[in-house]
Amino acid sequence: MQGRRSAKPDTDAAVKLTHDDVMKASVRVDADLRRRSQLLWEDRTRATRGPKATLTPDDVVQAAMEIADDDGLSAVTMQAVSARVGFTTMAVYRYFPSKEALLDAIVDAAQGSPPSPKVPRGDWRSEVSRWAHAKRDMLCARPWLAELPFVAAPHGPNWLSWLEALTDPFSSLGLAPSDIGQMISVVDGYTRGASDTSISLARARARGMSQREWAAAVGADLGRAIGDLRFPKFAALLTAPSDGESRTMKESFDFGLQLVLDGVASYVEAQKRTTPLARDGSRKAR
Amino acid sequence: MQGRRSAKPDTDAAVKLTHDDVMKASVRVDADLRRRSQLLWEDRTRATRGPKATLTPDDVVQAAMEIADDDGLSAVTMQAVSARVGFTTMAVYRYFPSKEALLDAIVDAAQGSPPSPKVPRGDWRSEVSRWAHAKRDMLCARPWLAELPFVAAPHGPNWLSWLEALTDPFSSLGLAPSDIGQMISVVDGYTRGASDTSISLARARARGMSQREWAAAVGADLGRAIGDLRFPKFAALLTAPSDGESRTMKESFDFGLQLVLDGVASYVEAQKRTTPLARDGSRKAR
DNA sequence: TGTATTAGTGTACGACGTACACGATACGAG
DNA sequence: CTCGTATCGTGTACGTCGTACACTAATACA
Repeated sequence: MQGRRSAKPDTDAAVKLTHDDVMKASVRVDADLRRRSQLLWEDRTRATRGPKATLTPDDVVQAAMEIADDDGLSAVTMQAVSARVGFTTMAVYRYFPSKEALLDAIVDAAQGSPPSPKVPRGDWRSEVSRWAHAKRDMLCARPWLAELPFVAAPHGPNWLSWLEALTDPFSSLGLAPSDIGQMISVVDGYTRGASDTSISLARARARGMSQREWAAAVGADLGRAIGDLRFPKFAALLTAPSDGESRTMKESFDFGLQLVLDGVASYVEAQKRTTPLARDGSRKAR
Repeated sequence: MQGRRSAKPDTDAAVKLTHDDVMKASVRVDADLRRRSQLLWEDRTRATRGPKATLTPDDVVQAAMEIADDDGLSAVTMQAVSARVGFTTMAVYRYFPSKEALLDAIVDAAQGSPPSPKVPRGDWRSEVSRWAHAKRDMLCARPWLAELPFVAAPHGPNWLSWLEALTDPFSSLGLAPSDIGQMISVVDGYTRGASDTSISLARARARGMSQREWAAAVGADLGRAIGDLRFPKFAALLTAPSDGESRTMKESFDFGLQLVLDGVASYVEAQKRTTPLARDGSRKAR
């Protein structure tokens, strides 16, 4: 039935990539990746010699994002981008050496900035909630982002900004560094994964489908479980009488988020108890 | 800096898509989507009239998956697939009306079957853990799956099988149907989201990169935070002295999973306490 | 025995990414 | 001031991709 091929061993040996490894990172990075990454960070200082460029790389990125917002990611072609900025196709290559590099830049730019912390800094839990909701909103606002394997793309400044904003509320709880990394990946993991259905809806919306139509399409697929002997439990779920309780997608996301944060909180509390001199202890959340 | 465009309202009105909506789903589904979905489910009964087909649709899907496994998703072209099965390019169109439809089939096939429950059925928590790890393994074994927006694709039988397998351990805990749906989406959301870095590694691996090289590339990007005033907390994380504690990626995934399940468990317990006779739907969300 | 239907082929076309050569432009060294 | 040189944008061209369409050969039913 399904492929029995390959199944890469996935040895899953200890990948630390924390601390030490990061420091010696500059050694052996693939030249192409390094170049792509550089394009996201380097200063883009104006050239000295030839004619002055009429555009900035940002203008190009901007145009490309507008196209993606309007007509989806597949509409982002080099020809469309160049037409939008008013030049020949090949002109774009003066700003980005390849479409891939342009997409890297788009991915980073599209993420925008994370929410800045509230003026009277809330407790860690409410700050993390704000972060998660903001990230979900960002992903839904640009559903085409999900069509790019953007965890794999080079990480630009905006990407790091989001990480920084999530690190912040965890950094004064007295957790070990590796535990902070854990908390970050739990929250970020849930946030990205649990946003997917909303993103799917947002994408359908962007293609002109109404919310009702989308629900009908998804429902039609899920509904195939009903009456199919292979999916008894799930079918039972679908056919169960609706119990007044029905959440919007946002509420549903938040519900799950609070469960996750319950788990996080109990770990944080346990750590505090284990390491009583928590440097900055303080209020207990929730 | 970044786009201020569009920002689709994301009204987020109550999307139920549970129960009632699913039932009346057959009404208004986009013709194209319906066709694509049908191709995943219909019986593919042999035709009566013309010459007999030398292949089955499954053969084609198989060939395409092998190509993806070997050389990545971008190597899956209609020409490559047809060459692999030994026919002209256009012959593939006798089995799938478009590349998109073929990809739908690939996405479903690639997911394979979920793990069957242990012979002496474990408690819900260990069953759910098994499910999550299996799903992560599946995603890592075929990292190119993540390059397709596969939440958006039509849902085929394998997709439903995974859902069924996750529904099962939750279905005898006395939870309200809508709550079961919640638990499913929490666990599945975390699982998919938290698998992303491992998937990224797996993809790099498939492209011939060593684990060390991948870590170096990622580390090089993250390392830019060090010394950059915009990312103080995150940089502190990176430069913190390594505290013996270092987890493999699998361990790290499991650590987060257990936190999530702690949250889930506490909700389940609370519900049990609220509704001692575990039959009936209950309320009390959040 | 036709006759309608289907499997695979061959050709062709438009869209796409991008290599390459060219002329126009503008700064800096003589 | 002038000329060399690095750069910006253009024009053209090529290879690859998805797929429409017309054709042939094979098959089963009327």
